[in-house]
Amino acid sequence: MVQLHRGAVVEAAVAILDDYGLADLTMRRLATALDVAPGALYWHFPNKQTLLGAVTDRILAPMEQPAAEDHWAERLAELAHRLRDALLAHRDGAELVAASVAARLTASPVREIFTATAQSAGLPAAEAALAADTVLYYVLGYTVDEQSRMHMDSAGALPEDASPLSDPVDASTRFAFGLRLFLGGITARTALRNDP
Amino acid sequence: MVQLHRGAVVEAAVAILDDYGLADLTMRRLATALDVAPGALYWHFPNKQTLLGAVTDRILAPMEQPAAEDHWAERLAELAHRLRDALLAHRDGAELVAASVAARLTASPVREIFTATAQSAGLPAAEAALAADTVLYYVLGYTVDEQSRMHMDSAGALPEDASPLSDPVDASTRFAFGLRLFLGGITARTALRNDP
DNA sequence: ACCTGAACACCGTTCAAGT
DNA sequence: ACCTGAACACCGTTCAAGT
Repeated sequence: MVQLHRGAVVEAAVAILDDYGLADLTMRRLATALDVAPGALYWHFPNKQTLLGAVTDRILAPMEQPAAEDHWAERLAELAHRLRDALLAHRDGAELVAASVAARLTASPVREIFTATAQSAGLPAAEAALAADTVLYYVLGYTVDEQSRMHMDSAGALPEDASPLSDPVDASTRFAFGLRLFLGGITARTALRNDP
Repeated sequence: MVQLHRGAVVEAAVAILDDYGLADLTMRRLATALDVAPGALYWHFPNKQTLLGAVTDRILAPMEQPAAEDHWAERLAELAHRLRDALLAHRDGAELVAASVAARLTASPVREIFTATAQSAGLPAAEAALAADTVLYYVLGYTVDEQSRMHMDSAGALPEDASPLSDPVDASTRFAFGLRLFLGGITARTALRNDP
C-alpha cells in the first residue's frame, strides 16, 4: 500500500463520481475505495467540502487552456461551451461545481478568465466582472438543469413530453440561444457606451 | 394534540429553515418540532425531497400576484426582483428553491409566469420559454451566490475584500446590472425580428 | 386513517493510540 | 508524518403494530 497523496484521493473521488454519482461520493466510500480508514482522509483534507472543492478544480482544469477565437463574443461563447462540456463530462459535474463555486471552495480561475474576456469586449473592469458572473450563473444554472433532466430521464421519472429525446430543440441549441441573449446584451451596452 | 396537516408540516419546516437553516431542516428535527415520531411525516409526504418541494411552493407564493408594470421589460424586471426578494426572505431560500426547481419538485408556476411575460415582449412561444429559463437561471444563480456570501460573511469566513460591506457596488445594483444585460439581449433580438 | 416504536443501513467528524 | 480503531452524534426511510 502506497501512501495517500492528495492527487490520488481526488482521482479516486472523480472515479466514484463518474461511476455512482454525487450522492454516493461519501467519505466512507472514498476511504474504502482507497483501502484506508475514513479518518485517514482528514489528515489530507480538513473536511468533505474542501475535498469536493479539489474535485471541482480537477473538473475545471480544461478551462485554463487559452481560447482560440479572435473576437470577444466568440471567445466568450467558446469559453461558455467549454465550461458546459467540462461539467457534462462527469456525472453530476454541474451540481458539484455549482455548489463549490457558490461556497467559494474552488481555486480555479474560471471567474477571472470570463472577466478578462468581458473586459476585452470594451467593458470597464467592474462591469466586466459583473457580466462574467452573469454568464457564469447562466452556464451553471443551465447545465445543472440539463444534467438533472438527463438523470431523471434515464431513471424514467419524467413525464413523456419533458424528455430530451422528444424535445424539438436540443440542449446545445437551447444553450446557445440563452448565451446569445447575453452577448447581445453586452454588445448593446458597449454600443451605447461608444456611441451615446 | 391536533392532527397533522400538510400545511402545518410545511409551516413548521419554514420556521426551522428561517431559524436554523437548510442543513438543520431534517425530518427528525421537523418531527420533534411537531411533537411527532419521524415516521409520521411519511404518511403525509413520500420523502424529504417532496416535502422540500412543498416548502418551495410556499416560498414562491408571492410570485402569483400579477405584475403591476405595463411594458414587458419592466414587468420582467419586476418579476425578477420579486423572485429575488422571495428567496432572500428565508434563510437559505435561494439554495432550497434552486434545488427544488432543478429537481422539478415544485408546483409553482414561476416558469410559466416568466414565459408569458417574455412572450408579451414579442418572442415566439418557443423562444419565450428559453428566454424565461435563462432569466430564471440568472436570478437563481445570482441569489444563491448572494445569500451564501451573506452567510459566510456573518460567519466571518470570507476574506475582507469579498465582504458585501466593503463591496463598492451593492447586491441590488449588481443584480439589476445582470438583469439589464438580458433585457438588452431580448430587445436586440425582437428588434432584429421586426426590422430585418 | 393516522401514528408510534423500533429498527436498518447508513452518514461526517474526532481523536487517542499506534507505527 | 501518517494512519487505525473506535467511538460520537447524527441522518432518511421502512414497517409491523397499535389506536
